[in-house]
Amino acid sequence: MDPIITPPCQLSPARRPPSVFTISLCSGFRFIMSWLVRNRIGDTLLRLKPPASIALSSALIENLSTASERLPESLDESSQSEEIWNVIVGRVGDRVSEDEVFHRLSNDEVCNSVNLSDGLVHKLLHRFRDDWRSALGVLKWAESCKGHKHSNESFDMAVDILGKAKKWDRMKEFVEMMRRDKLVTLNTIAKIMRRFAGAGEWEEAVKIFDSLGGFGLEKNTESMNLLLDTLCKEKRVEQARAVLLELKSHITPNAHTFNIFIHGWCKANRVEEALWTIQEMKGHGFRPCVISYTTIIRCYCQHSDFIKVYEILSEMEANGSPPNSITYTTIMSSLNAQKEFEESLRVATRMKRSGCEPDTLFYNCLIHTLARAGRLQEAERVFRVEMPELGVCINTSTYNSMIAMYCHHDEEEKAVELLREMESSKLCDPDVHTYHSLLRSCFKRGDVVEVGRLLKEMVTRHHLSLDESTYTFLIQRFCRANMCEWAYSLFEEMISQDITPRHRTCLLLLEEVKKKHMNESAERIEHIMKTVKLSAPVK
DNA sequence: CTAGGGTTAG
Repeated sequence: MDPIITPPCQLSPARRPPSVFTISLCSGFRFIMSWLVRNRIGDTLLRLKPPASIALSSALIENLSTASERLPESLDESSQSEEIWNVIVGRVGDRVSEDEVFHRLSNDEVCNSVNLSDGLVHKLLHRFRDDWRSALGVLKWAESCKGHKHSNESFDMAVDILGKAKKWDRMKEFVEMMRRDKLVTLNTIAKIMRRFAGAGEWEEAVKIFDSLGGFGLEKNTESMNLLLDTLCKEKRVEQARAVLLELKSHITPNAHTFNIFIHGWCKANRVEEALWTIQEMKGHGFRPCVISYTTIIRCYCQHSDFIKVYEILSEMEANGSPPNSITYTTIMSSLNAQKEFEESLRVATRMKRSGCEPDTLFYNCLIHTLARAGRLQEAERVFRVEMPELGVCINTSTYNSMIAMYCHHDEEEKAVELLREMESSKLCDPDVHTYHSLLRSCFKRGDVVEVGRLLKEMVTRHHLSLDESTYTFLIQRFCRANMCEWAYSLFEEMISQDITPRHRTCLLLLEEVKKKHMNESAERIEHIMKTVKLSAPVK
């Protein structure tokens, strides 16, 4: 019945088939691919609407990973709660009205036998964060379930989802209902403000602040800072300044206030004003802190003005607001972006000498640096010895850095070994980045079968959904490998999930598809390019 | 309500 959910599979290294592109050219593969294209897997998927996490077509994966084996039962972690999740998400369907969602859920036996926890409601709202109709329908249904009382966070999430969709009237209506029930907190206000400002409606954000009293909330330093921070993060530092001047006589700024402005000026690329704010801060009797200086350092880093960076660093070390792990990590990341790995390592040494306590993000950066500097053994030592000894926890990114390092240096077995270690240690789960590195190295070796196997395990075992960058990457690589049928089916799938492709991706695919005289596909791509607003590459 | 990752090539 449900062709999407297939048991995960794994291949023992001994059974690995010959890794060559020629496999893709077997007539069987050709046949399957043309079938996939004919049947528009994307559209089929849209109708089936599985949870987003398992959206990649099972047919595609199944056929990509022909040489796979079944996993032992113990590794199949499909639990009861997961089944319930699948039922609910399946019942919600696809972008029907709020009331329709409510009715579907209310009339479903399984759904009504569920013991709703706050956690499940949160997960559901998160799942439908881009689909406000379904989100509100789910919320309404949850409310009607006996014994369930919404947490504040659930309400706030709903407000945030409506704001994200720019459904301002619905949002205001919803907030009004919350106001009547005295459910509006500063957290709710934060969501409203950030959504307004994010959509360029910063005047509305200011208005909400003005009306705080009506929600039973106070206009104080805390709520003012929230407004100022919102404006600054949206590059409206001038407006923030105007607001501060107006409020100054009623509300006193604190150290946070000044740091918010330092950040705001830096974001607007106006270091002079940021430095001037440091003086102003002193004038108000606040000592600039690590955060103040680190913000400025980051700004100089972005300008590659390392002379100034080291100047401030020395100043900090001398004048009693010593740099911390964040300060050093900021500098190192910036040097890494410039490929100055050796210099970056000197910063790490300087940090250790200063006695500053390293944290996870620092080590992640250090491992990345060592990897890029080609010092694999040192990276291994940091990962295996130094971090555990100092009790610094290892997270997904730490593993990702190590895995990326092995992949980059063609040590595929070690990379996969670490992936398995992640799975068994249960300390952290792999994410899309983990698979990104692994997939890249498969393409590099020309092992498309392994690509299929990894994709399958990614969606079935770890419930990861392909994001924009993964789709873009896969399409690009399949095109380059002269396998644009696969690229095209992924493209269709991407569209069906409302993920907008980049202009460049469309162009590349179009060119490849034309080369192969896939006229229907070419037309469809051209049509999509005309109708969909294409996103520009991220920087 | 104040500061920090990762992909990108032959």
